[in-house]
Amino acid sequence: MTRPFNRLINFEQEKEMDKEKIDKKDHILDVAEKIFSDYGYDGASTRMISGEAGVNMAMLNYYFGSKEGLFLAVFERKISSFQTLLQNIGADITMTAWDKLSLCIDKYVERIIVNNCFQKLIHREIMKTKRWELTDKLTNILMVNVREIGKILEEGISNGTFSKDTDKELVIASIFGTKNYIINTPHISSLILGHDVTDEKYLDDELKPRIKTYMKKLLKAYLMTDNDNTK
Amino acid sequence: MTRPFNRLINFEQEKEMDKEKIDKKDHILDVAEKIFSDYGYDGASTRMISGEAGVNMAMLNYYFGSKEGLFLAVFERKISSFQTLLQNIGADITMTAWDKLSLCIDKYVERIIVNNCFQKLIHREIMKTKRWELTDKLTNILMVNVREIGKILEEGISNGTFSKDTDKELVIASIFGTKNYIINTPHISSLILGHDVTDEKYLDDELKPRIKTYMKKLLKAYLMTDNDNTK
DNA sequence: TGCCCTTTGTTAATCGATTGATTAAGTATT
DNA sequence: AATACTTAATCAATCGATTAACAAAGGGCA
Repeated sequence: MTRPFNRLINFEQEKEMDKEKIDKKDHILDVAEKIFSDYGYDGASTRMISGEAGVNMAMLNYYFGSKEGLFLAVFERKISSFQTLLQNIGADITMTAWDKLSLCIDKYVERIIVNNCFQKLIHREIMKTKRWELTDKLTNILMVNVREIGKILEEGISNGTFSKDTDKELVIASIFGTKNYIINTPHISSLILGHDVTDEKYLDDELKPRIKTYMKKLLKAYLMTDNDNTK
Repeated sequence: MTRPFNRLINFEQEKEMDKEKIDKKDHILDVAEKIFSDYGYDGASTRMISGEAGVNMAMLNYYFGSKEGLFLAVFERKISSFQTLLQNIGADITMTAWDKLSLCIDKYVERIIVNNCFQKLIHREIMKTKRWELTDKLTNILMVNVREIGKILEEGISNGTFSKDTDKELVIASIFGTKNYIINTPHISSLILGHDVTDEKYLDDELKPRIKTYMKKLLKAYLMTDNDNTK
């Protein structure tokens, strides 16, 4: 009955805890994030998670209240650091719109591939047409980044850096869509690219810089070309 | 014990059946496709499907053997018409590579948005990292289209129509990724576009032509621009 | 036609397994 | 002693699947 939900926001108590316990909770969240992204929310069972984490099943309810609470906790841990990433770039008045966009792509490719299974986790659940309370929460998380890119595009269009007839919304779809396609459907993209995209060495050494270069070329060609001619 | 699996390939028997029975099976598949794409394979229950279809739960096992059999049957129905769509375009020797690509995009945008929930169904299940027997089947379905686009790109690159330093594989990721992003995450894309992307009238009248125009502009700018300069 | 019988279609009831969640009893720490 | 943590056992609910009983529809034969 007395469950320590408050410990998430009770700093004094948190300081008094030994590191082992903190790491244990974090370990559960790590495992949960992995399992959820591999099997989906419905496909993953609490027994699966507790078994993989090496803890008793009741611990999940003790710590997080419920399966849904655990699912939420996985997100809560990430959201904070997620929100401010691109905002600082957008607010920088010393950079041109193109430089901002270029930097956003760099940061985004870096970050998104690090948080690989977290991204899959989000998109898998947000694909559901039937809403539950979490859908809006996930939507809002992703929309922060969307709006940040949108503002940069607007800035570039209004000051003439980018083409006047840019389809801003669909450019956003291409930026996030291209990345999602590579990361979220590894079976497909591995076949396309001829390498295992889940291989970290290949990701860091080859694929990440390749995506960065490609995305910049693609966007530069589209945004900075006068293409109001035919078709 | 005697279940009519053979009836799927027994044409003489099929002809003898009255339309009501055929429509009933088809109706179950329609409902299953919808429910599976809304809730995912694990999130959808056989009771949900049978209830929505207005049939007894045992009918699903009678017709399709199991839940997985029903899931497979949903695909079997679509695969046949799926494979030959783009192949005819690629084989046409009277068209330039760009015209082929342009036509593929038109056809693809048309088709993919018609088979809306079927596409979501595929991608939701193919996102799972853990394989089951169906994963390879789904992968092969999608790779047919991927390879067809790939061949067209190769043709254009080799004959100089497209830029020599085109990143062919990532162009494919952009084509399919952009489309998937809009269709598979309707909550997000509806917010981005300011309209409900599940509204068929908006889709037909505005979004589909808009996507076609955008994709062609984007690809034309990238593929047909000498961009081997800086960065 | 009328009767028997196999096949096909359909239903309600129920199966064992697994789900998320809870309990009661315990240990450990302060 | 009080609080925080951990366990095994068990809960009701739901899962996919199966069963047995029955209805309907011919097919073969007289």
